[in-house]
Amino acid sequence: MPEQTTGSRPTLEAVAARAGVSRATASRVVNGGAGVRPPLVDKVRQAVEELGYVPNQAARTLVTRRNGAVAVIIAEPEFRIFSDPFFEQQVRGISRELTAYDSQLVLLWVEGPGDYDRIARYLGGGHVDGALAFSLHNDDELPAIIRRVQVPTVFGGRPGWPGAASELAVPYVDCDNRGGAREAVRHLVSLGRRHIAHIAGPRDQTSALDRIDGYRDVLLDADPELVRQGDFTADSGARAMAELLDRRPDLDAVFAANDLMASGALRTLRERGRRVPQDVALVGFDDMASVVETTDPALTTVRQDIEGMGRLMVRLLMRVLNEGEPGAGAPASVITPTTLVRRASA
Amino acid sequence: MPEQTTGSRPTLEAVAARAGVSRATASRVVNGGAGVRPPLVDKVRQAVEELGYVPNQAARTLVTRRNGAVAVIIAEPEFRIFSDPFFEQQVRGISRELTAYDSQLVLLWVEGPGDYDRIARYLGGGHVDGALAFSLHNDDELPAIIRRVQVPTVFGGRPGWPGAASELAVPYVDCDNRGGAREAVRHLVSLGRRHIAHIAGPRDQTSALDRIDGYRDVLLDADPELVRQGDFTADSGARAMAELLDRRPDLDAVFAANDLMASGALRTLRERGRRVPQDVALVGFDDMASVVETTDPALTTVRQDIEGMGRLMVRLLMRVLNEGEPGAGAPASVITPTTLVRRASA
DNA sequence: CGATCTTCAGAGAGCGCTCCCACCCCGGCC
DNA sequence: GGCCGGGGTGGGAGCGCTCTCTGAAGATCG
Repeated sequence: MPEQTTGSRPTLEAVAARAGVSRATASRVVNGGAGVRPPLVDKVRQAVEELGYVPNQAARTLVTRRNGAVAVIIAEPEFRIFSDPFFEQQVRGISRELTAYDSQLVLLWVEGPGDYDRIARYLGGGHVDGALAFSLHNDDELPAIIRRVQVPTVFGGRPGWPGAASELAVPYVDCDNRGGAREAVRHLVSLGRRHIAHIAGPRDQTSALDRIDGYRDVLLDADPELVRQGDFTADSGARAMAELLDRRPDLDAVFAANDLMASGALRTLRERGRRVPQDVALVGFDDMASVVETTDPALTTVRQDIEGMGRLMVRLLMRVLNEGEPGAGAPASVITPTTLVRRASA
Repeated sequence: MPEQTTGSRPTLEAVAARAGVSRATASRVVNGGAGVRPPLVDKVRQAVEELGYVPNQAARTLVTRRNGAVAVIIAEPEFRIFSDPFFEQQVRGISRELTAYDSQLVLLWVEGPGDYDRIARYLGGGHVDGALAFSLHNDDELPAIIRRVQVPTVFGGRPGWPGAASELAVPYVDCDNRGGAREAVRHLVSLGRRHIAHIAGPRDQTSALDRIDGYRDVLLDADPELVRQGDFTADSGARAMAELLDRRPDLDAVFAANDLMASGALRTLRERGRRVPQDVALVGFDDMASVVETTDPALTTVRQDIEGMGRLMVRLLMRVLNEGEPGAGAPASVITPTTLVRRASA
């Protein structure tokens, strides 16, 4: 490991000496200056300025046991989807909110199963005050690690196994997938559509499952033939659309579980000579700018505030951190609302 | 700032007591165990295991002045290009290499001019051993900050002003843009093409400038009309291609400064009824998988090892950190080779 | 067989900071 | 005018670790 080359930086001791006060007083000023008389405050401030003093974080952490850093854990398959603007936005939200709390973002990138050891060691090493983790699958090792090293954590997206949040005392932030889906389908119903199909996402993602549930909430007796599954990619959407048209040529509306699949469906619909929205109305989910604005017709979709969810994750984590010990159970998870954005496709 | 809720973790003292040795011996074992007799080593190891001991990084940093963390500074406009797989790959390379050095990646996200204060404070606060920064423009404040706080740094991409690296004693890692461009153009020449156009990138990026230079190296007396400028987006490539065809309908080859612009050019060529590669041969730059494999015909392009460049940045930084004081000037920057990948378009 | 050398373990001094506590000084009170 | 109280300040004890230095062994040699 490397050696710090920056020459010796001034210490609090030096500041105190220059200002003609004790180290304790200098410390008080540096940390806000409460309970120190104005003339002294000024003297210390000036000394800090002149010396270019910056507190040594390690020393501070050693005694306060807080280090002003939060880990963001990203598993490789997820990160690959950075091209999916989803993560970019969420991380941006997290980053922004963290600066408000004067905390830093430490990126923990999980490449494979072997990496979990490293992650566990890091999390357990007290390098960070807390952790933010994303959309876990059932078999993920992370929950076990989190329980073991007891690091305060907030999940992004509802974890994929029942009772996870309460069991682990780990809250999560997710958007109202089910409610959003309901709104999308109700909108199609209100348009007078009678045979509304659904292109669902992968079964191991709670967001996809919740969206199916929302669809079913509205269409209690929907023909199972009207639901096909994709994997959130455009191609899978195109394939699913083709199958749907083969099985139920009479369908007059489609709710796709994300925008990418909706764009694929749109392609198929055009190839098959169906006009959108006249013959088939189409609604997506996510309001992903790069997709939604480039389709023709522009896509009606369900918007979720992704950056806001990132910020919320941070705020929730900070609350966990501040409540601390008092036997406080898991703070409630947060479900953010969605809004239907009407464009040309439905 | 938050409070650490994890209960008190075992200290080295506790490990030493349990193993029946002194704190010093326990420390030696934890740090590799050199110079300690095997039976004692085992005893300490066992104690560590039983207690679940993890060294307190803050305490360690306090005395060693090394903290095993490196900042990656990403400015907003660049990060927006996370959708551009370029950054994803580079950050992945950095992340991978850092784990090899047992260092962590701290993401510093610059949102605007005001943020530089925060960055400077952080960098100056000794939170990280060094920093990695990307493709700076002339007016960037970062170099000034780096000089002021004296944090060891490595740039990704050649900085945009002359002598920057040597002035700042900051090395950089870049690919051989000029050589790669030369190879691309030579390839077109070897195909018997006589009127080879170039779609250049923005003038404020050194990579774009170097690629023009490479083009001119080969075609010393190229008609200026054969060079148009884009901004690295597909649309700009399409526009530039249209202008080129208007001005020089006789052109029979195009070298685009990146794959995205090449894909745009391809679109225009098809619209204008030019066959690729029969009528017009086309070469891109970057070998960006998502573009290169989806174009029709598949794109011949110049590959750069982006992940490798990320890793190289880390290795260079580690070298800077380890050399340390001995009046060592800036370590030499590294230019990585490029390779021409022949596909169908040229 | 004693003197010198070589290991290897332990004692102890900090690293730079925060925070508890003792102390001082001054105003207000009896 | 002595006493109490409280705001302000300084002293000093650590936080958990590394690392130098000392010293006790055992190994080697004349």
